[in-house]
Amino acid sequence: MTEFSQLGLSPTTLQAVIDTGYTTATPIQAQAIPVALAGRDVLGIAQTGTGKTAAFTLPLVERLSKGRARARMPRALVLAPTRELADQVAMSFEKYAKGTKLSWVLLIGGVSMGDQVAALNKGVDVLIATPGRLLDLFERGKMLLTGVELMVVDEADRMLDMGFIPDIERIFKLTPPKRQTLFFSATMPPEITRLTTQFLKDPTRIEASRPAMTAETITQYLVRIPSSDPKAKRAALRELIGRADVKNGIVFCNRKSEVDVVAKSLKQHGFDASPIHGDLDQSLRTKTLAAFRSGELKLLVASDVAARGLDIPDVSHVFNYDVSHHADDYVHRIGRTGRAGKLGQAFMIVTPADDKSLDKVMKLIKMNPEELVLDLDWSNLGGARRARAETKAAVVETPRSDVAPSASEAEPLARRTRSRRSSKATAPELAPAVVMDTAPAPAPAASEPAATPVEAVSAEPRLRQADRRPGGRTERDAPAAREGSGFGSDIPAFLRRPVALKA
DNA sequence: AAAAAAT
Repeated sequence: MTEFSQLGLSPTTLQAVIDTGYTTATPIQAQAIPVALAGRDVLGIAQTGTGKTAAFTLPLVERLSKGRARARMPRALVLAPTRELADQVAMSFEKYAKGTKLSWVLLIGGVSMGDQVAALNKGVDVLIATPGRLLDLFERGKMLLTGVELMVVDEADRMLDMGFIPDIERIFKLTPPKRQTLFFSATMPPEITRLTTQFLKDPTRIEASRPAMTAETITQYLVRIPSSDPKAKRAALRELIGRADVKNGIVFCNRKSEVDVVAKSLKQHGFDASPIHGDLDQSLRTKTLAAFRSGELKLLVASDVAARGLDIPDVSHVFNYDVSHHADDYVHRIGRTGRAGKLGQAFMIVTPADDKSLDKVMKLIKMNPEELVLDLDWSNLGGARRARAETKAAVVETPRSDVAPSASEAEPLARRTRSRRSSKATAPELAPAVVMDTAPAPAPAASEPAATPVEAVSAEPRLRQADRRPGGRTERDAPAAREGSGFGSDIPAFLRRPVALKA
């Protein structure tokens, strides 16, 4: 355990840290801060949730606190892949630089340039930017980057995904070679390695253990539904939200259009939900995220713009309305919950069309999430598609005499679906299954069919490979969490009565 | 199959 007081920070900076309530540094902070303070380059292999932002913000504040900004000659530059992440860095800066005279400006697209230009003209120490707006302003001659002493690249691998590498390369070349560089990436694909060998000088490589990937703090559930019809998916989603004790949650969709539709539908059904994605006006994005952060908004319906990096300390649930096409996105999505030592639950709605994506996710997380089966009446939820799904289900199905002895073609699909086992389960036998309470969900005013009892089929939860998370544990992380079934003290109410099932 | 980011 390293205390912040041991890291060589000045009293002013240390006080700012103490004021935020932190005393113990995370591993990446403990390792990176002294190196960065010594003026050396840092190559940090770390994901969000490791305390990465403070790991570069604190040395930045410290190293810049002596000296002053000149007009259009910023002294430091922080690059982030999305506007929201840049804003998050700015918030961190606001906290840690408050005892100093340092100034900073957020340079992101989607907002007017006026204030940004005014700040640059006046002279600002730190630019916190997304690459597009930074280069735009640069090309307009609004600043020079020759005075940059320190440059931070955050979430480099995501920048790669987004096609930003040429921009980053260009920005590197606009800054003086003698600058200090703090470079962070969750993974090190070849392109990123190339960039670091080209632009970092003898960097100290620091690897933070992966944060809660499929961690002990996140309980994952999988919900198979027989239809890919959006109506069925939305009904399933409402059912889940209604039954889980959601304090606040993020619903992830794969498409922006789907985000809009789902958010609208949830609202119509009386849920407190708002959409966020890249096609929405930036002021709305900012407002929505702020409302979610403050607890004012309960459900954030999001595209993958919110999948990575967003640090909202207390998200109780993540719902994957769609299975991510890229498995690592799934990991990032569920990583929005179970943060800061809290427990979280992640649900994934899986339709027959999602087999391939699900495969990839399961391979990556190396575990089988608990499988829940919603006993909704699918007959009104999918029309023609339902017929197809039913045929398919009938083929895959393994009848189980102990549960559904009379399973037959004549029975409603929902009933037979119960006996389906997790197709990817490598578990030789299924652990005791769990049947949900028969109490119906608090049904919001809805036109779509009311819920019928819900049942869960549970595969042995295998969470032991989970990495340990840094940081303390709090309320939601009850010690009882990993006893018995592996659920926390917050076992979903619908997951209680155990019933033995055989594979 | 998509999303993100400059306009």
